[in-house]
Amino acid sequence: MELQLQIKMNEKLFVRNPEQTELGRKIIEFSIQLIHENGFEAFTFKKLAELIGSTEAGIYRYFENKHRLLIYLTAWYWSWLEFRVTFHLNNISDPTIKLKKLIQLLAANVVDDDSTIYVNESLLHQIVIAEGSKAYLTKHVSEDNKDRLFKPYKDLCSLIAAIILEYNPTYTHPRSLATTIIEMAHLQVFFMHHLPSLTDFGDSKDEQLVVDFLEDLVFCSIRK
Amino acid sequence: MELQLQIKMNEKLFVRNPEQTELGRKIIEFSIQLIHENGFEAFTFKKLAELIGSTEAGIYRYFENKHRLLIYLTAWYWSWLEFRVTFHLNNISDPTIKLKKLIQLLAANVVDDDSTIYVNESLLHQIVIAEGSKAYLTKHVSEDNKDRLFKPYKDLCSLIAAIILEYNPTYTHPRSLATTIIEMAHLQVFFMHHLPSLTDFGDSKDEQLVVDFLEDLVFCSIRK
DNA sequence: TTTAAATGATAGTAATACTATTTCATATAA
DNA sequence: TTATATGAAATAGTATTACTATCATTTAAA
Repeated sequence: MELQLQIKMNEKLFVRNPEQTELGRKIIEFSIQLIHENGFEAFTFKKLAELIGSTEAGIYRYFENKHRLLIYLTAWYWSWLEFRVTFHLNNISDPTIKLKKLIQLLAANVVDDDSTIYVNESLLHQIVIAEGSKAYLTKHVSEDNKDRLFKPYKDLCSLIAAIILEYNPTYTHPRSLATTIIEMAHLQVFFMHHLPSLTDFGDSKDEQLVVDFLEDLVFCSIRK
Repeated sequence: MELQLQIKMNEKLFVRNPEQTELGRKIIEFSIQLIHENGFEAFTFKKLAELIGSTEAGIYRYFENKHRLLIYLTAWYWSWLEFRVTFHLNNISDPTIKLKKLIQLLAANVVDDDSTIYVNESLLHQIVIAEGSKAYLTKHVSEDNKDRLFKPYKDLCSLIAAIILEYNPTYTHPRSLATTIIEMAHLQVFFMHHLPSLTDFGDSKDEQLVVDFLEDLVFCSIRK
């Protein structure tokens, strides 16, 4: 069975939908590669254009600027993750198991899953860890938010908050705890790799330790 | 009693020590103002130079580039905060009270404290909330880390971890919990103001609610 | 007072971020 | 079949950014 996963993206994220043309798909595929390699700061449309044999102007036809492209990539990631979470939690009724699986999906390393040819989910996951928060840490968050560019992130947050309330309907901060799980699942992994003394995971580089930490944090907080 | 607080900064953070000259202090004072106003992305040495009546080249004599200046500002902030924490927790023996005061100091709004003339701590606090993580979310974290540029952040993390262990010597993740407190004290405030649906604080814009959330999170996690 | 350090003024470069115009290919309609 | 839209791509440009180099002048320490 071969399925092609298509994620419907907010129209405001792009000038022209990159999924509908060969060039657009190349932009997605190789921007992920380039940003992963050199970081978002060093990433330019010119370098990308050279890599895919197009021109700077060609890429501007798809994305207003590189920041919008970053928002697009992170939005895609959160949508994909929400789908993955929904899929994995399907038919599970015990909220304890749900939360454990969820934390696992958030913090554990992603393997490129071939359900989308031009998106390398593993690289994208690493990009979201290292660059993701730059998507909203700007002077124009509020306008971007009005355009609903962060909806996928919010949807995931709502999903997690709902499971938390399923576990304990009296818990008072389900959304803030949800963002804490999401952000820390990423940040603790980043710290573990680059600033290990800010964590308790030493140089082990084992994502499972982050999972343990988060499970402890979450279940202590929400137990009745 | 009028005291002047002097924070000893890592020599690698600057080319020439900005605290020792009039121009240097102006760079600090007005870079805080400019970054706060327009955000770090829109901030340039040229604009800063114009504002303080100097030249671009003049500023490069103090800081290698604007990213180094950002690291300097955040490092200064963490050092200042560690001092403040140490000061406020002095003579308190009960780790519960210590942790509560600590969370208050981290998440509550800062009032400019006049102990340093050319640093507006209130603005700097807001800069660290919105731009702080850009200091380490780079491709060159590891090299910067080797130069010990993030030591002030780590020191604060150690201090908090120590108090956590004081409260419960058997708690297994004191450092990760410490960074979680620090990061969430900032991020939840940012979300509350700009992406409120990611939190449980609605549009109240009341930092005290973040304090409540963090207290709950921390004490649940570390209770024996 | 001498001497050194700090600053200011000027100029220049390479790269970046973005725009405008033209060219080219293709699809459709007369 | 030919004329005419339409859209993609190439070319060429501009303003700004992020620096570096040089040199004259001011300021301050020895």
